[in-house]
Amino acid sequence: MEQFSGSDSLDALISICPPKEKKDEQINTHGYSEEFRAMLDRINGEDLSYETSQVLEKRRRLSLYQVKELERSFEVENRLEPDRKVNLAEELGLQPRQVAIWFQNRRTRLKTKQLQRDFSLLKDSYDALKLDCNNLEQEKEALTSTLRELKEKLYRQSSEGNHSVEEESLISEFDNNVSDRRQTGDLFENGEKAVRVYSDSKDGSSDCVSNSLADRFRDSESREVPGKAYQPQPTRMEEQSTYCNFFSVDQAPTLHWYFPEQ
DNA sequence: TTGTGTTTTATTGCCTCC
DNA sequence: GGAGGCAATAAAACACAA
Repeated sequence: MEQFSGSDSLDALISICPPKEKKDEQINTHGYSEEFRAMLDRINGEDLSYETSQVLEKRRRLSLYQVKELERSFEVENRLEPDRKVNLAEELGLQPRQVAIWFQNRRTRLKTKQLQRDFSLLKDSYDALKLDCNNLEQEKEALTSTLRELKEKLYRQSSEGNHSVEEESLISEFDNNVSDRRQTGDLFENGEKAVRVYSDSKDGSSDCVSNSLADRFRDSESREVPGKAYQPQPTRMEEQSTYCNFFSVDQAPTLHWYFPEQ
């Protein structure tokens, strides 16, 4: 509980002995019991005619002028030094305790508003991130679907034992697909930061997925493995269940399903 | 007029600082 | 231990729709 002294003592006493709890006692013309009034007399030891008439009034809202002045003072400094409190109280015809309470409540309102603003900013940020995440999920699904189709075609063609010309066709189909999506902003719309794929070329340079894949195809053409026909393993690709696993910068794709001998 | 929700003023209890 | 701050809460005052 706050401790009170001097002119605050009467307010404090009122709070300790609220009039409503004296309903069953003899009530005087001010609405308070004789016992309660006598107690006030004993404590203050002086004429209470003015002070009690102020205190015993019903709660009133502060006037427009009082609120404006308090607001003005609050803007300068939202903490009250004792001297400033007394001066403000005298200036506005209030009890120093009323000024202190007003500042306390005002700080509470300020804090509440600030929290609401912070919450709003965080919510906006969350919504934007969620949207980005959804877009990336859609990109992932589209790319996975494209990849699956290409794998199926490749598997069919390799089963027929003739893949040199068709491979080139598939590479350009894949490249066109990626290129179209890039041009329409459907792919890499976040500046490629989230979907870059590093090639495992010897010089360590990075490249986008289309070029890397094309290089791999071209490498595979020049590669000669005597007595060993190329055997893709399409089912292993499904193990790359998440977008991040497949396209993140932290883990370059191994493409081991293309090159099982790797 | 009245019920209901919101705002403002004030109290209470706990905590920290000096 | 006193002074003052804060969170939670009460209660009066006010706004407003039905």
